[in-house]
Amino acid sequence: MQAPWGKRRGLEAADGSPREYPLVCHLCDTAAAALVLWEDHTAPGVREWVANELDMTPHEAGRFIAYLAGLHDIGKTTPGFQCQDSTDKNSVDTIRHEIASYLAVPTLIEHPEKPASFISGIAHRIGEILGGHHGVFPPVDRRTRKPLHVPELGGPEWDTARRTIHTELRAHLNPTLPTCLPQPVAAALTGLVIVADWIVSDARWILESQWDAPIGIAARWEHTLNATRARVHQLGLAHPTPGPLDLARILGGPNRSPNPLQQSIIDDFHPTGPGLLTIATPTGSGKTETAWIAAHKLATATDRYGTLMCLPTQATTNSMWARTSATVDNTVTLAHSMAVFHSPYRHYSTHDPDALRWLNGRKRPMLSAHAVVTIDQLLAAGLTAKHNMVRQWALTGKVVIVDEVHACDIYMLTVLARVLEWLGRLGVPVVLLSATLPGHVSRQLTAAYLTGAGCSSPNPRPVAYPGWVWHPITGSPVEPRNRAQISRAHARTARVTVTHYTGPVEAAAANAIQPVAKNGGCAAVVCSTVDTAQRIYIRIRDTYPGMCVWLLHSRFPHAHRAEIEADIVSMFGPAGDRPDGVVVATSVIEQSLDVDFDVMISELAPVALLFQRLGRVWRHDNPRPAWATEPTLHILDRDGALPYGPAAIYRDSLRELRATRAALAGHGTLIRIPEDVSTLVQQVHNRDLDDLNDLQSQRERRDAGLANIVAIPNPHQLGHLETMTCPDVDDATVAARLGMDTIRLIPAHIGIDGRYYLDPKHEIPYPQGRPPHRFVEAALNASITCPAHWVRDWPTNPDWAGTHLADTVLFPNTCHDGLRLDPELGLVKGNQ
DNA sequence: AACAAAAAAAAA
Ligand SMILES: [Fe+3]
Ligand SMILES: [Fe+3]
Repeated sequence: MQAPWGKRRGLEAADGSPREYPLVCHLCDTAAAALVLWEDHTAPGVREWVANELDMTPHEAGRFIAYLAGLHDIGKTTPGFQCQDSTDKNSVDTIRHEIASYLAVPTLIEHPEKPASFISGIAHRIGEILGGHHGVFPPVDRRTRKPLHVPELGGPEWDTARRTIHTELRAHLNPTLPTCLPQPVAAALTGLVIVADWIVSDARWILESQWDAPIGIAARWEHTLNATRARVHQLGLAHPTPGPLDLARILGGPNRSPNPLQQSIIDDFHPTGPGLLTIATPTGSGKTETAWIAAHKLATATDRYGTLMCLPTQATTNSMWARTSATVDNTVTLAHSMAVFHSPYRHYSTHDPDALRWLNGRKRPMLSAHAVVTIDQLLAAGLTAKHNMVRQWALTGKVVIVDEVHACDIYMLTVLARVLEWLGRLGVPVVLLSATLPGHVSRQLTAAYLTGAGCSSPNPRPVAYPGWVWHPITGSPVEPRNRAQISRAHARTARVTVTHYTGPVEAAAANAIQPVAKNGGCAAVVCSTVDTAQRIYIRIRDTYPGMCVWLLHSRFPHAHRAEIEADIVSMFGPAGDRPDGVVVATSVIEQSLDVDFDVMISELAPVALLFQRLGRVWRHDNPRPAWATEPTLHILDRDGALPYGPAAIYRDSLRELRATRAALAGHGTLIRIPEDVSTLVQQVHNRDLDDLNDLQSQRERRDAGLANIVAIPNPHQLGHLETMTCPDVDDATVAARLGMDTIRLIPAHIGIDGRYYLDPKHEIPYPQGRPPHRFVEAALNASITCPAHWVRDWPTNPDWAGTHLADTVLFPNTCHDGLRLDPELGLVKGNQ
């Protein structure tokens, strides 16, 4: 039989005629790449951890992993694959080649263990790893006959051909087969094999580096090892070498001294291995720097020197990326769906184009030792989505930092808890950052990590606010000795009052900002719904004609919203000129804007959110108008039934909404920060999920249940690897977040020539065919996001499939079907 | 009187 071929795509000769790259060459390349990844990409702590799990030395483990990778495409040695374009195509049975690898390998490798059946034992698990090399684990083959007799694998001559390759590989690598191979380790190693395969499947690299190398494994090994090592380093995949903690750089200057929180991490936090550190602190307390200091200690303690920073929004992720890349010498990737449109990152990517072009590919950014990502990227590792094992592998060599944990809803928390179980199991240290965290959430996440790490009866200690708690995987929790000092650093008092209004909320809001209208100063009015914000804005604008009023919500064109936010920060941010006026906004205001108002008016909301908002009152050290004697938040509420807007928005948290009312009434208007914040948040939000059976609890259990359906199994309850990935479910249905779907509207102004234009002046025409990057960027900047069910059956542009404009709809003349884009109000529904 | 904000769905 002729030597089987392995690759053809992209390898055609200059005249276009097909050329074949021998299978044994591709397998040798992959084996070498895996060995290089093991040596240079894998964190030393991970090498040791894997070796322990496999009960081998790290050196043996590396050989074994190279051997695994060297077998991944052995299933291409089948009649169906090798003869796929011959004339008698229909006479041979075909089978996907990764399935063929899964079926053939367990027998091929001659593992000394004698399992009861094909599907039990280490050999089968090794088969599953190889069968999973396209990102989905193979369905377990429960047929009773011997796999050797599966007709798709071909007759004895095919078996011989596979044995020939296997013998050559084994003779060269001389691998030791493991006697234990736990499922979570197998899943992570599958990720490593996949990355090796990706690296050596680049057609240009094959042609430039490998095409003329000798065919035999032994003969080409040295060359290939050197070539793949160069490639791994070129792609930015080398693991960083540890360095000393550069405190001055982290704190932003040699003269900066750490604050009490940071000092307590320096003094009292001494990890000796993996564990979970939970830090609960107000924003603006230097928690990022605190996390970096802690991460450095954790990296040293676990010999894993990568970092992964996860945040809830693209905007905060972008700014965290800027800070991180300025603080870290190594490459830092940015990962979210719109990262390619973040121009500082595009520019940064041109500094090291070889590495970043590769790392910025789909599912790859987290493979960089340092990455800043939306939390969705992390959660995707815990969903039964294709290639989740690549993400799991990417997590192993890092300290994982999750910021703003308090922003997660029940669904996300459930997935996060599952990811934490896995991180515990994989020995990955984790830092959670949060504002006040309800006790039951803190306990749930800690218990998840500890049980994942193998603690049978964890006794988690909830984090005190402000402060931190460290749960090592063995031993008892550790807290800072100087918590009083940390607390004192944030001490202040504030006033939270409740105004009961009758009649329209616009009137109540207009009334509440009277001092600003009369005597100057600045106020923010935070509304529950966009519609309310628009109405209140109009009312205030018309009631006080001389006063400045700004409107901010999420239903402006993307670039317009960015402009408004920039304006507001330039006025009320750290170095703002603080003009007199009122900002009317929705909850966008509490997202990431570092702004400071003299007073704030807010519709009713759960108390944790109210405190987020209160954080924007008297935030910086600014002069105040005479009428503003203390930081104050006025809450607008009705007597009796909950007001319409808040009841609609927080319909799944009505219990917290009512509890907030009661708690504020019981507490009185004086708030001592931080202790009252902690007390009230716990009073309103802390509970156990199962102790009630009202509608809200049922919904919460439903959401948690939905999360458990799309999440991967608990690492300790994992049977066959097939349950890790759902072959029939596409990535869109396995989502990291639940909730109303949103959609982007792209302005489509119709010109006299009948063509579409992005802008009302008809200067930017829609391009023919596939849109260039510049147009896509302009269209996204002009796009307006709204609930998807508002625009059922709106026109779409088929030319945009496969670009970032896929799944958008056209907004004819920005006035269509009851929706209208108002230059002042943003997207308006109905006839306002 | 029908609803904030937030993210995301292509590899060898
Ligand atoms: Fe393959
Ligand atoms: Fe391959």
